[in-house]
Amino acid sequence: MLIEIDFNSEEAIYVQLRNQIIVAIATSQLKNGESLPSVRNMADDIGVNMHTVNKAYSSLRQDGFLKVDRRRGAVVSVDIDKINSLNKMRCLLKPLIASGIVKGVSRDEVKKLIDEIYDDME
Amino acid sequence: MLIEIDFNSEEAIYVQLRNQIIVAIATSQLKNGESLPSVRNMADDIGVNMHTVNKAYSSLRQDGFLKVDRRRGAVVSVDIDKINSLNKMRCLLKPLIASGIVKGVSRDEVKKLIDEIYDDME
DNA sequence: CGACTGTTATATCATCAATATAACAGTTAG
DNA sequence: CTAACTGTTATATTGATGATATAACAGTCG
Repeated sequence: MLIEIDFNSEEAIYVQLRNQIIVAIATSQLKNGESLPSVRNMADDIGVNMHTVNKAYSSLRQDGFLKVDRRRGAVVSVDIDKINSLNKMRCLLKPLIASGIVKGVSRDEVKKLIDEIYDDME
Repeated sequence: MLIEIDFNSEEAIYVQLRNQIIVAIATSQLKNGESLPSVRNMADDIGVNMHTVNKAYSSLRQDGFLKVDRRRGAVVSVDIDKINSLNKMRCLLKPLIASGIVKGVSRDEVKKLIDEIYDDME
């Protein structure tokens, strides 16, 4: 698993890590049942503190992307929760689309963007 | 202009204010050339500090949603910048859609969501 | 037993969100 | 002209959060 952290980004490190793991699951680079590197190994790999990795893993567990097995560590295990996921998307999408409307982005252009991102991942 | 701040939200007050103003512009509740309440009045209205409002207004000015006229205060004045807007959307959409894919949300369901949000606003 | 796993507890430091008080330079109505 | 308003800036404080560091604990496994 290749993780790239941008230390100059305004986005928190644990959020970057979290998002990249989600993308890796979405693109099947990480498959259901697969183990992630231990918090200490991952921390060494990307050059951050153990607790920063732990925070990302805990957040992913909380949101139903992985479970923790005493023997195998953090294991990808997705809880499908489409309704909850759609609700979260709606909340985040609303201000994003409002901004797009104001800036002259059409409905079809957004949909085209959606297609591009889906095509990149699936 | 009706502004509703959720003081229990994890979202920063100035971000809530910012987003609600953008939505108001998108839905034509606020029109180009219209003045916003002064930072002090808005602060009194919604029960927050003047600087919190100033931060929201400054951020909106920085991102090309309004300009400041010494005489008329903060005035809605949108800089159309579609390309930049699309790029920002792409960055924010990627992790959002990745999460959706993992949680079983289909491409068409996202597009349906986009339609709903656009219909609500336009 | 020893090396590993996640987890938890502290502590420190920097940054940021929010508040408060205060002042300054324009603008505008009385 | 004065007084009341506008945005803007400066400074300070408080609380929350991100990231780091060191340390320990309990479970697992070769």
